[in-house]
Amino acid sequence: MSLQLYDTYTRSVRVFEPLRPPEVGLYTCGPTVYDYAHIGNLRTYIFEDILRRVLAFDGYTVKHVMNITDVGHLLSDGDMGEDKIERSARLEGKSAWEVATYYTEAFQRDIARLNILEPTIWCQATDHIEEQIETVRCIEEKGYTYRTADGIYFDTSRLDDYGYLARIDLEGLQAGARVRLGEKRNPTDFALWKFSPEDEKRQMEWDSPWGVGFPGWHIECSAMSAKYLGPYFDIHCGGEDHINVHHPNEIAQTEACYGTRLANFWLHGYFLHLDTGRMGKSLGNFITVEDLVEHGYDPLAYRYLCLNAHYRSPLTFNLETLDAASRALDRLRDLVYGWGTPGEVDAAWLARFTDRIHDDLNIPQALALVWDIGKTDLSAATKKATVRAFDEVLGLQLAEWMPAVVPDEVMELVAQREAARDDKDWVKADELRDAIADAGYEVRDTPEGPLVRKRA
RNA sequence: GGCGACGUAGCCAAGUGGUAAGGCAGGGCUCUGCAAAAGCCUUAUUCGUCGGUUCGAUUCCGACCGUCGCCUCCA
Repeated sequence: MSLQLYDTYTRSVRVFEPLRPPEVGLYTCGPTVYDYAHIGNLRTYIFEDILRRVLAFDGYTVKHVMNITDVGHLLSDGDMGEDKIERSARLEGKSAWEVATYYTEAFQRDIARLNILEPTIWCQATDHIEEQIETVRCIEEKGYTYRTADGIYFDTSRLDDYGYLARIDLEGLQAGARVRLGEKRNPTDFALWKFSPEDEKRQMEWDSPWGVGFPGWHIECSAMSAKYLGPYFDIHCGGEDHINVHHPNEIAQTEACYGTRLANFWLHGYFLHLDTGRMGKSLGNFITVEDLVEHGYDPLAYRYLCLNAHYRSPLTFNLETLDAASRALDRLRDLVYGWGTPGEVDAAWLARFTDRIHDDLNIPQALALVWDIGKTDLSAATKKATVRAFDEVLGLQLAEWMPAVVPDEVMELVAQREAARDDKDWVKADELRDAIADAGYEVRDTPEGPLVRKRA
């Protein structure tokens, strides 16, 4: 089976063919760096990482571009409200630039801890102001813009198929109570360029043909993806929340300027839910990677948890599921470690694995194969090599994992205990096991002798 | 008000028009000085409820109940 992916644009599973093989252009909407990323955000980046690894597994050269939104994301009320970055700067007593740098670095640290591959190209919105102005100018020249008191807006009524990605029903939207028009001509119109408020000096603002201000949130993706991947490329990803607003707007901009629908495939990752509902930065109920580490969890246990569910299904998070994932990962690592030196990959098992990841990234089933192959009577060397190949996609570092080095003083206790056991001095042997446990290790007696492991 | 998703064992979660992956937890056995770990076995006659289509539905259709998301910044 060749790679098939669910495309939100067509609402169907389609065979993936690169536009310009062997290269695949992949654009993934990145973070807005006004706060730490939470593990819900990171679920989407894990999904995108899996996608990227599958493409690489298939032999494609992936050119992966991720933006860093460091300006222009407003707090509320559509195109009104305070800029999130500037707000954090005010609250934290830092400059907007310092805030952006700080949270960008935190994000990069977090994805590294989850073994998410870095994009080929990082691009920051504030490094591409010129490109964004050019894109707005292009849209303006084609006649899709109008000016209001606070900015340059995109007139979505000029596009016949505006919102096709979301199957937006304009009449339905207008019937809704939550839409506020202001000076906008249509509820779906959005800002391309915002003017700085007259009564305050923004930290982040630039000159433009329309006046001093800053770019609207959506324009950076159209401008930067065109710069690095061209106006029509293979795959564009984001969270499910982007299906309704952000991505239709990106498509509208690119369609107006270049006449393309931006990307051949549109993939969206679904949310992580708490028992009480979604996790949101603005809801204040979020958990970070740092929180997990502080509670003694390996970040990869969270990655394992995410791999257990399909990317297009909501995933429920709570401590019980995290503990289950953590335990499963520990067992798996120990199991794979015990297989020793890798031999030859088993072609039949690799083919089964490939079919599953090709089936719209059915990672839960692919992961189940790791457990299944472990129960076969294939040689340990074959299992090890095959699982190592699987892990190119799973990214759980199964084959790399090594037990923690046991300190000499603990090994000394183990030796003393062995001596006591030889003497059948069970009382002393049990005391020594307690001492080993106090040191943070556990000893397992096997036919081959004692095995020492750091206690979980 | 509009659009959409989901509801599968104690928990997380795959999946299929022909009778339910995997993990965690639980139970049993083996092993063991005792343990721990591990291995083996086991755990849903059943997939929210009620109808319909069908030889047959958890899987398709409809209604209903429930949970949730988006429509406003949002992964």
